[in-house]
Amino acid sequence: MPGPLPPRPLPPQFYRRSALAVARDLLGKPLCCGDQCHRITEVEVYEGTRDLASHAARGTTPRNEVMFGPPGHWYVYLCYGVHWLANIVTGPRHYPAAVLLRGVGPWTGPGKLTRGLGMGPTLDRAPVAPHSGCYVGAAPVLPLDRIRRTPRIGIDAAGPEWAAAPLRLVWKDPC
DNA sequence: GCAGTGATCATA
DNA sequence: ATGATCACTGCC
Repeated sequence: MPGPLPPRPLPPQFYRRSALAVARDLLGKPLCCGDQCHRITEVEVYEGTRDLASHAARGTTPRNEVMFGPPGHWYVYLCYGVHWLANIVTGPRHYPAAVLLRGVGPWTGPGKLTRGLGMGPTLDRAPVAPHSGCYVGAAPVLPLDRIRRTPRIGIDAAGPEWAAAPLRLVWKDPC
């Protein structure tokens, strides 16, 4: 007896938009890693070189170079020497922007979800596509009134303006 | 409330 | 080569 069909992957052009638009539309969609699929419940926006909380704020480095590349690729880095954090690059090539995954399915917290789904450094720079092992599947866009916006977490050092910007998006009532 | 943890990057 | 800096988590 065959299981349910895996979700159809989002097309690459889905990610070629502002990080805010991509973030909004990622909420509620299934993240599929291996044979597991869970809904995305919480994300954060990192937009351009002006955003002082973004790794891209001081130009390219070996680590963040993928943010300046084409959209629809994974940016996975080690945080505090312990946790792998997973982002999806957005916007046009040469414009550094990304969406950080903060909650997926039963996992609340960017380090917990990568551990739970087995996402690690081998995913860094890979396309967000089934052959990479982790991709996002198609699903209806959530109504705007199901999305709460708050300041981002853990970026107090980035300056008051960017620390206060409501760039964290949470699905209010995942079912 | 805060220590642990280690890659990364700027400075030299 | 060295030291400050973290897009966090779990235990105090």
